[in-house]
Amino acid sequence: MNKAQGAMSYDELRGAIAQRHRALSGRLQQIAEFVLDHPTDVALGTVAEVAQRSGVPPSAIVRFAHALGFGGFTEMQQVFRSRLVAGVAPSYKARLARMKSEEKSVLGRQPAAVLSRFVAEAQSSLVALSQSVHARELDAATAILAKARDIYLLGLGGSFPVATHLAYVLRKLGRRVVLLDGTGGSIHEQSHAATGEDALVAISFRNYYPDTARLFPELVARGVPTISITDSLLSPIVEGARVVFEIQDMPEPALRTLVAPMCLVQAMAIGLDLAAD
Amino acid sequence: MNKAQGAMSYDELRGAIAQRHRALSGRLQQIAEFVLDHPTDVALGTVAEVAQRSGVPPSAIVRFAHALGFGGFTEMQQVFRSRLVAGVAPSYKARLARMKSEEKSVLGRQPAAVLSRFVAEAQSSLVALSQSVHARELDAATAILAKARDIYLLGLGGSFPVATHLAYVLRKLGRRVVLLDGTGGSIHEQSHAATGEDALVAISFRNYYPDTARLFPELVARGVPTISITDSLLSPIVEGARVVFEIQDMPEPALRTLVAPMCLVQAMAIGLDLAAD
DNA sequence: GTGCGATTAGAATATTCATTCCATTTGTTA
DNA sequence: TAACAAATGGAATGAATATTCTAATCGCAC
Repeated sequence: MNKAQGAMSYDELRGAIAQRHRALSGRLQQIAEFVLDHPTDVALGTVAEVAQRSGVPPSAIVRFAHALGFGGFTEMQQVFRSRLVAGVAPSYKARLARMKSEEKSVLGRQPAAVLSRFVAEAQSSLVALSQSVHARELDAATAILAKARDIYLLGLGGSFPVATHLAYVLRKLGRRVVLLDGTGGSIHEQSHAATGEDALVAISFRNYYPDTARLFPELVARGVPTISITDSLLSPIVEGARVVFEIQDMPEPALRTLVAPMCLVQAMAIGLDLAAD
Repeated sequence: MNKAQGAMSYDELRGAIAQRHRALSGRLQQIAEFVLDHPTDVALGTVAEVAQRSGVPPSAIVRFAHALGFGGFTEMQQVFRSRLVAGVAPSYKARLARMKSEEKSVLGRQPAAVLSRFVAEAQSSLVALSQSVHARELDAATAILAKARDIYLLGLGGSFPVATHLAYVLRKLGRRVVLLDGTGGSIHEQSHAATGEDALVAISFRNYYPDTARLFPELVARGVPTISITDSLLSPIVEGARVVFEIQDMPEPALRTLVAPMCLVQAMAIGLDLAAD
């Protein structure tokens, strides 16, 4: 048995659970994972409720509390409740303090200030995204993808993360995807099999990656229906595209968070899946 | 008796109490004042406790709940508890409610609605990110990266886009980066040269990619200073890490937008660059 | 002051709850 | 394979809880 856990903060409890996790038995590990993921449920629920939601018998919950050094579930629950209580009142205070420290950060150079700057920027880019994308374009895009045999993804350089993410999601949804990444040589060869039966999603922002600009018109000329995600109507992947999503105000390459295009491709993929039923 | 108060928000309840205050009897007015002043006590206490603290008999508390149209104290307490839940996770409740209401409706299946849903979710994940990441962790992370000769990036499966993005930004800033992608065979070989002079950034979310879970402890054991970005303290890349960024409430793999981790790695990279001057 | 309706307090009750206990299963060592 | 220890699930138990009921009290009109 462990030492008594008299008064413990929620964060301390989290640490203690994480530390002992591997030493716990199977059932108890399962409970540990649940309570870390659903602290609110533990704070407000009864033993029976927590047990049901985590898929274990009630007695296991009590044993878990014992294993952590508590006298019982009720005692452990107090710690989870303290988190809720702390969340209401001092949040204002904490938020204000955080704001102040950020303002004071002389140059805005401290990592924390940098983060909040990117968060703020990402927020506004999301707002811009939802305003600039219209239902008609999304419908057209999902229609193209729905008819495609294979979906080719072209996004190199700074856009590569967006392409890989779209590839991942589409594959999870059971679509056939060819990610043009140039591994092992030419992306020309990777895209050689693309036809009008397939579809292409091209993603490119300034400065437009040369290979993208070169390959895109080839595929378009071969009759592959194309969806483009870019930051300007003058970009090299606009001409010939069936659908163009223009995401404006993309910061310079090293500073862009890719938040907006990530969201957009996600919505395209899920929208495609939901519409397919 | 008053009309039934089915589902009521805390603010609505406050308004209702204030409005009826003068129409209530003496004892009930006393209780009304107490509950408005001590909503947390009502949310977490028992009837007996609330009764004692407000200086009335328990039955009066129940009568008060009845007078407000609730079936009993327990029912009224739910409203006070909702306030606590809302306080700790500002957007969580709204997100769930929204998801549920939209999921069934025909509108929710249209691509445009899907997009706005993801945008909303991304927004809330950004708020959660800026609240959960502390300056101390960011400082420690940038310090590790600043001292590193080579920076190794480990992020496979669904986390791969995050790793590629971080690789891109760091390289733009002139850092030496090794992206462990397993191309052409074993990632073991790719990471073979890593030593204590280098650094590792590991990114992994549920379900944790097996190769990540396997490689991570090896690198840690070899003394490579490590920064982990994950969604639970129980994830396989937590133990042994110098710095852990925990990003909570990550949706299931196919639905996550990766917005929060993308922002975080961006801030790490830029913060590193600014601090290096 | 008297009578009547509304209000109240406290005891009684029925329910819900956390906890404990034990038989069974699971995993391990010999 | 056998024997043992650890862990587990579910029923039993006793405590705690919300609610109801009833007798007493209060406020008020007459």
